[in-house]
Amino acid sequence: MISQKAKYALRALVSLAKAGQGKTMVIGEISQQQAIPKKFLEQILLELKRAGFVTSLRGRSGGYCLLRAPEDIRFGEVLRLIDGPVAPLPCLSLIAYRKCDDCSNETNCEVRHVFMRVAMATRQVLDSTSVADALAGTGAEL
Amino acid sequence: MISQKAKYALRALVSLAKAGQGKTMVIGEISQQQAIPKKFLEQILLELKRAGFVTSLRGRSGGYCLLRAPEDIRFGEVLRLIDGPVAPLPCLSLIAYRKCDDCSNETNCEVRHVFMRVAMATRQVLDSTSVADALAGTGAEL
DNA sequence: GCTATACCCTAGCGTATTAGTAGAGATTAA
DNA sequence: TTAATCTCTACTAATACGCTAGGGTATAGC
Repeated sequence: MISQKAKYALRALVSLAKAGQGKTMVIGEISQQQAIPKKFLEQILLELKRAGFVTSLRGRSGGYCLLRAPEDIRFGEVLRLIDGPVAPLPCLSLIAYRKCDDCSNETNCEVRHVFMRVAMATRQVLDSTSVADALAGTGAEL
Repeated sequence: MISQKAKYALRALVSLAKAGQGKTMVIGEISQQQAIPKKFLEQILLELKRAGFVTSLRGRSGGYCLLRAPEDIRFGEVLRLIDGPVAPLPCLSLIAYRKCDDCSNETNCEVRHVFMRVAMATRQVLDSTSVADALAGTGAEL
């Protein structure tokens, strides 16, 4: 299960992409449109900003807008930012590899072999599907 | 990420399958072989027993052994038993569907569409790979 | 029978994570 | 000046995770 926060982040990006590139939305709009608690969304958008997905304008007629093109924002990137590794086991993570304490010889760990295939399958989807694909309902269709 | 407990459960089943069908192992053996805390493993084996994956003999020369054939124990089944739904979103779970609070029209939820594909990809692996496959290093190979 | 060795069962516990809330501050347009 | 906006830090209640503790119950072998 992905976290609620990651889901909110993706929805927020979808909202911004729908608005059109360069168009800004205020937090309140996104929050209402997507039924996301406003103060929580604030934090999420800040994280997305720090990571370079969106940018913001402060003050009276401020708001958020996409910084990167919707075609260039992959679901996998957002998930890794918000939830951390996508991998089902620490010993299979690209961004945060960690040896399993209870695994002596990793190369012939049966469990790892199976989840390696799970990891590849999910990455295949998450790292090839962009926000633009999601809007179009397409993207690396099987 | 799958839980440590689920990983232990799978490893325990792999150990029992390696021992051979009908062969019993005591908790201590499995615990040592797989570096699983013994008391924790007790609980896990008990759950696996209640779910019908293994059976046990009590008393002096007791132990656990597989009840179902290794070919018939899919990774997905074990994961669902120990960790709950395999799906990345509650609204995509087969065993515990729940509508997302923040989702008005599920059928055109962009996020859901993408994760539907993730769900199908992971199920494809988890529900087609058995403990026997894991031991053989094969099983629904791509 | 007795006892040692297994499995069976329930409860609890420390830590971390999740899903937010709260509230003050900084910036800018009108 | 002020009202609307983003920025930042801190806190919190609830839950889950990864165990540990300590009994209880059955059975084989002496």
